[in-house]
Amino acid sequence: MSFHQLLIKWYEIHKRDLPWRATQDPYRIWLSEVILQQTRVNQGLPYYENFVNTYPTVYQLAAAPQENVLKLWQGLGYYSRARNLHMAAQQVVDMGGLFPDSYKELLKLKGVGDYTAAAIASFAYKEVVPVVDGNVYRVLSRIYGISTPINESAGIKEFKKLASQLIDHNQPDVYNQAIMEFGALQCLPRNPDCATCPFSDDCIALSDNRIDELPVKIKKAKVKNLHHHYIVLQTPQDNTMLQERPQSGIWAGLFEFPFIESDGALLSVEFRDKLQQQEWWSGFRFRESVYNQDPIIHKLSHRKIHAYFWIVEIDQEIENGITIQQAFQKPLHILMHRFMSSFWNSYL
DNA sequence: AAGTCGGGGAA
DNA sequence: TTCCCAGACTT
Repeated sequence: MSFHQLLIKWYEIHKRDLPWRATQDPYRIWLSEVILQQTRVNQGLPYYENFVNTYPTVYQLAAAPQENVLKLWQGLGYYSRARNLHMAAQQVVDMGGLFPDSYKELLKLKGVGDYTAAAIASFAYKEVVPVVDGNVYRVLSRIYGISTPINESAGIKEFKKLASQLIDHNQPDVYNQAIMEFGALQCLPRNPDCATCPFSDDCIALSDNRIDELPVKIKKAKVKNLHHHYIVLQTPQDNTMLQERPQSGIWAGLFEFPFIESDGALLSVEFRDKLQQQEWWSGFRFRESVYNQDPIIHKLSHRKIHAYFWIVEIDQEIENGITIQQAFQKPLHILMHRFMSSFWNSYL
């Protein structure tokens, strides 16, 4: 049997019942693919349901305020995906609401790169174009014993070429689903189930005992330490203050308390001094107390954030104050959401 | 070609 | 702890 025949045979037996596999609607397929970028199926599933229910068509998504879209995306990470999703919806509406129907045209949508364009083109239109995601790199590198690094241009080209040779021209959609499902369920990153694998007779990594070495990935990222001293403002009427993060960079467009950045922990006197230097600070009388003496560590791919929350009580109301209930309505990153939940659930 | 962008699950 | 997930964008 050929590669794709073995693969699809395995798939028909083991495939999961996933909602985006039950539709041909390019809008829903696109939604699922963007949500699933760098995200596990189980984590993305509830978000997919929420988006489909809240925005059944691309028109409703396009018309929504960005803040609402970010709120729905809250907790999923990589928030530029949400903002690009929103922009792409508006692109589609500008094109008359008709989804691009080819790999080449799909690539023009914001947030749609090589993988996602191939996925939509094959799933919705049966275009013969292979998906190459993390699963595909792993499966092919092992079965074919390829040790070219998958995160350098040479490797990306090599795997894409191989994938385009292996794809089933009669059912590219099923083939693409199958190879990813195979990577997700059988050919796992660690402890793959080689004993029951249909490719165990052909797999070069298995015969060479190199399962644990493939695929090869060059690691580069260095983690940078940041120290955030969040200012939890409290007015006499229990209002507080949030600010929106810039539209680029980490947590773009999300809301959080204003904060002071430093090189490490701060003494109260140092915090008070820096607080009064904030441009928005207008000579309030206040008293402060640090909520957590030891920093709360929040780790991201390239950042390690040491967070301190300082409760700052002032004796007057502020112009841009919001209630605690309103604060919870804003799109928040997980660090904020966790603090607010624990702090205000015990405080209220 | 390298850096940036989250959060969670699994071992 | 470490790795990696249905990657894309910016510089």
